Amino acid sequence: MKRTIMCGQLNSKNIGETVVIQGWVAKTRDLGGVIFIDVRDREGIVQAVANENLDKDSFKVAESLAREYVVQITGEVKPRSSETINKNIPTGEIEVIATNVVLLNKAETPPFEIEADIDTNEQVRLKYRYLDLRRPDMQKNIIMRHKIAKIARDYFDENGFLEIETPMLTKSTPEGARDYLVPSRVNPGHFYALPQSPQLYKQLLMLSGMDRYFQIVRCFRDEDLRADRQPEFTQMDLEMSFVDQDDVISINEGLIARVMKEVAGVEVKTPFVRMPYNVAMQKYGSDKPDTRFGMELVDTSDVFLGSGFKTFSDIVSKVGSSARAICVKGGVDKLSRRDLDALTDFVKIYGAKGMAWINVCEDELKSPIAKFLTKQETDALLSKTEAEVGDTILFVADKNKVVFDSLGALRCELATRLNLIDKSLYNFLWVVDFPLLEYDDTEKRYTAKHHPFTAPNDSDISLMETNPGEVRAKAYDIILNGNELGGGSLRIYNTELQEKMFKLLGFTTDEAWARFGFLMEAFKYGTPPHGGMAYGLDRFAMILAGADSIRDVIAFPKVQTASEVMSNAPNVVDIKQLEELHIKVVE
RNA sequence: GGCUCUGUGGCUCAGUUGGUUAGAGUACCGCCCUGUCACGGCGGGGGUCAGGGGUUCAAGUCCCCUCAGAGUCGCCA
Repeated sequence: MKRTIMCGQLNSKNIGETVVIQGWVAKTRDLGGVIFIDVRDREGIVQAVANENLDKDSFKVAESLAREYVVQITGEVKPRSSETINKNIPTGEIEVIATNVVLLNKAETPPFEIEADIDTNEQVRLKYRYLDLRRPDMQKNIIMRHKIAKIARDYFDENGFLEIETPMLTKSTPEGARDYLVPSRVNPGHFYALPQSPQLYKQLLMLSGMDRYFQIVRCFRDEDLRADRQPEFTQMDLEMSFVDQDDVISINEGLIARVMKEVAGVEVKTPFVRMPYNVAMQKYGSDKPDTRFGMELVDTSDVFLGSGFKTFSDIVSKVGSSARAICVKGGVDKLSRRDLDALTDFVKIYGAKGMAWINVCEDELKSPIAKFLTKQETDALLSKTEAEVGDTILFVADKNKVVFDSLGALRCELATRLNLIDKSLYNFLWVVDFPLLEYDDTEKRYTAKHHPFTAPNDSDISLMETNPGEVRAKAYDIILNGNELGGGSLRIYNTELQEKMFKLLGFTTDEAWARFGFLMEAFKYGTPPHGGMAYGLDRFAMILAGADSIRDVIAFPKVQTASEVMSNAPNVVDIKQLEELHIKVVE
């Protein structure tokens, strides 16, 4: 007998039908003469009933059932009497009166309950990930992830994109993240790199005339993990020919609107806000601002400049440094002295030396720094920060990077602590006009903010020679609730400009050609203007699932040491394997 | 590489200023029970207190090291 329907699909429309269900025993309630068996599959749970109607052999089987046994139950779908309807489950109006019960497989008692919302340690869940994935909330996440990918494929297909696979064994390019390397057996001493992204291949596909490309593709970066970073992760990657920034943005807004509607049931308004990078930094201290709450940064440098508060006035007199503030509404009551000390420790994580604060009380300002400031100066601070009685103003003064990093993070930390975030909001926005380059103090050279193939703004090209740090790029990131969902750019499509870019990054012509010669060579053969973008599918799924970690939307994720606790990868391999790969073992 | 947190039956936790035989809930096992859905009743088994070392008359508890996991800074073009 074959399965006729999934457990979770049964409802009152099936009343009177004889059905065959197959699944796992979620729970049994054995009352002696009648046994209730909750049978679970991917779609849900339904109650089967073994009672006097059942033949003796089947009843014996029913009595022997335990959690997670695999069963097949044949029976008639019957309505429950009104007093036994279970409103807690979707199938609660009906039950399957068993006429045959078959045990397909026994099971050990699982190490944790196979149900939603368990608080079992993640380490244990990951060790038995195959059981964790049997839990309804994990199944929901994985199904939702599938839906996002499915919608993307449909959407891209409808809009003329071709899904094209690019190689997994590629050439290592030391710019950017650390590569995962794969030794070549056939070429002793040579290594492939697993792709950090299909960047160069998709650009070459544009040159090939594929016009529009997309791929849902695994990417690899050998860097430390975070709650939202795994060493292997999935990009929804796309590239388009003969487009400008508006074209790329609008096609992606269409995709996002569709995903939000069909997966989250949320109508998002397009077009999304576009915020220049500089504005994002000034107002939010971040290039991925969370705009679900206020507490924007305010520049108070001019007030402190020349003031009696030497610590700050010295700092703000330096170029590239500033004193900025955020105003916490009602902070006087909400933040204790102990909280302020904790927040000071918090900003120190980001390199700040300390944090100054002013409590705006009814008749006076309570603050360790007020005594160094004139009335005129404190009035200016209050008016700039729009502080009112009861508010607390928090200040950090340092190099701009430290000020932005610490206050940007502090703003988010306070929003979480003080519960200021409306969780029902989905605030999408584009951050645009990124700088093309940023200066790396340790390497004493410019590095690409986005990547070396990103095109500079036409009007800024002349600055490349004179003031590289000021050059803006045709790059854009899509931000959702303070998370970088994805990003992209228009690309450089002529060899001379690409060479110029590499030069700025400190490559000699020879070095550039050694690494990226195939690309620059290709560019000579008629490259269309093109650009594209890539999303972190895991992050998108994480946010829509309401999860705190991308591990919750990845079937078999890795832990912080980049290992996999279920299979114990990575592992030590046979010396023979290493020898074949020409890798010498040093004892 | 740095900082912070966590580790006690299968799971989730309690365990006081160091002081009898380390407890609870749940899960598990046995018996009973014909309308339960957190079923119920009676009975039962289960602990290298992450590992190692130290202090002490005495360590789950204090100290040191190691291991494992989480968050985060650096890092992530």
